[in-house]
Amino acid sequence: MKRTHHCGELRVTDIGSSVNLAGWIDSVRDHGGVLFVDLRDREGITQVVFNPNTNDAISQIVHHLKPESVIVVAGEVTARENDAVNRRLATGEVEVHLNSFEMLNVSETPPFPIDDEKGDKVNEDLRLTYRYLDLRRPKNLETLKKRHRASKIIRDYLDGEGFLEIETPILFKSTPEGAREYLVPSRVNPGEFYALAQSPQQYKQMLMVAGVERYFQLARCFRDEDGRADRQPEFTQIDLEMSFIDREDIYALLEGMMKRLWNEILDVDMTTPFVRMHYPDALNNFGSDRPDRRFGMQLIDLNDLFKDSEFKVFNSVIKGGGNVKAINAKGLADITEGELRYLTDMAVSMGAKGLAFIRARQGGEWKSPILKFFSDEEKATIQERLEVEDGDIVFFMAAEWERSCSILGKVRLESAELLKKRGRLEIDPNVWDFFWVIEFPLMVYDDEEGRFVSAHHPFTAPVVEDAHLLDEDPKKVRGQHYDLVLNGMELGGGSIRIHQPDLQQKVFEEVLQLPKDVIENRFGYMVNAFRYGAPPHGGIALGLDRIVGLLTGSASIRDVIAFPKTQKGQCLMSQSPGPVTERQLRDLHIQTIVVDKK
RNA sequence: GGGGUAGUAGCUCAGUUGGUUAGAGCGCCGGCCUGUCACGCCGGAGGCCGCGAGUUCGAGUCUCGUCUAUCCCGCCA
Repeated sequence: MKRTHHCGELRVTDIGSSVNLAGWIDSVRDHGGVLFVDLRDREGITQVVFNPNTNDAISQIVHHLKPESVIVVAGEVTARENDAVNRRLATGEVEVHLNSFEMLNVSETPPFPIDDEKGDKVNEDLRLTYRYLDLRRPKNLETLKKRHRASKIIRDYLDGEGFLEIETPILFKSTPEGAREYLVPSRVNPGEFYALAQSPQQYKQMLMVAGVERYFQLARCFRDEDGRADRQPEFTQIDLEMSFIDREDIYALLEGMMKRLWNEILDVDMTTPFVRMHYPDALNNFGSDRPDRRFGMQLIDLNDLFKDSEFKVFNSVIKGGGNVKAINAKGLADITEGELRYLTDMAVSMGAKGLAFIRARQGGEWKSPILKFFSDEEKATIQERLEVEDGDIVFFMAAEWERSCSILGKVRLESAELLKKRGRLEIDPNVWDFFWVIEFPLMVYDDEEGRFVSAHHPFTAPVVEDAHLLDEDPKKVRGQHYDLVLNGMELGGGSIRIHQPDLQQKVFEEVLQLPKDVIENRFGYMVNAFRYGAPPHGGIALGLDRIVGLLTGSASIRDVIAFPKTQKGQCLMSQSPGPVTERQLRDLHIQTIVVDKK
């Protein structure tokens, strides 16, 4: 008995026809003489009416139907009486009166409710252990469908723009400059290892040298770093690269892609081009390279005010080349001791000496341990610049510029969370604040390494007019790098690449000060390739999981990945990773040592 | 590597100041019921209170450790 329709399909126009439906028993309502089964498949639910008394064979089992069992039914589409119509169901004006049915598979009682509302509350580790049941919930199947649609829109869009979809190797070699990698031992090359690709970066640049001109891939990437709500050990990037272009071409291409995605999936019409924000401004005003601009509370500079202040903690930092900034967490004066301690601990863990604050109580009274150090003029200026009103709390941060910004930026985000919890800050879920962050420094000085390291990666081209500074003052060189940010989340980033072999060699050798043999070993083939007519090129990589997460309103990208891993990188369903046999290890020339934690 | 939160019935949770036999709703099992769609009614079963120590006459409750999940910092060229 094959299905003729799916469970979301039947309408009043089908009344009178004989149909077969197949699916899972969503629920059973047994009234003794009549029995209703909601039959569910991936497209929807249809009510099937059983009359146990009409058939002895059916009546035997019909009172013991187990939810989630798989059945196929044959019956007739019938109109529902007026008061029996279910408006909440797409098929709610009709029902199928059963003629016969076949039990295809009896289900055990599931370990948790297969139900959108109740299922949402179930512990995630249990749902991940039984992910095949969790995915049955309509909401999760809908997410998978949306992800499919997003991928298809992206493919169609890039195809229309002349891109070729090309697969690059996942088994690559180790490039220890970047993220920690998953290593794969080579059986036929004893003692040597592949690394799973963190990104197709080097291969896609080689495709440009090869003359592909426009490449893209929905690329699986692997990073052995600790998890977060928006990070998984394996994830998917929309990876693309183009030849003979500049930054503006990338902006326009990506703006078109985002516009189409948001339009076709959410029916939202977005304005392009997106705003471009300079990295120093992002950090200075929001304390982040991916600011959430959907609420205020910007960072305010107070250097001029405190440079000659009585308050030594502030003026000494300024005299030492540092920076004093503040934010006004509007309406958060009733912060609890516990919350304040949490903010302070967080600031300290990020390198702050402490977290100074002033509470503005009702009636214009200010409370703060540091208030006694401030002159009346200083208080007045603070009040004016930070627009302090009763019920506000102002946080101060004195540290070296970058640090003071980023710590206060984190305090800003946490304060926003506390305000949301109190119902005093609401962010419109329909706001989509896309923008580019540009003008990043090409490299930053790494105190631990004692040398410059690439801010993003060593293939990023310097801004043309800054190139001469590479020798004199590398930290002043801006890179032709760009990040796409949406609602405080980094969707992805890219750059115009270096395509001149000499410049690339110079960056490796003189600026990053990598040893010659390391350069030769890791990047020799790239520099060499650039000697054979490498076109100017650039590209970008975007997190597909994050994009789908935003399109579906998911709290974590785990929700938009069919089989995600836990924070420790495990798949609870298949129990991976797991041990291997001695024989396998021998074949791979691997010995393991279990180190006792103590 | 560090900080926070959580772990009690299959699921979601309650459990007071440490005190008798650890509760509820849903689910499950049995029975009744011909128009439900969170069906209804009657009855029943179901507990290593994450695990291990400790304090105590007595621990779900207090202390320490540990495991798991999660959020964050570090990390993520």
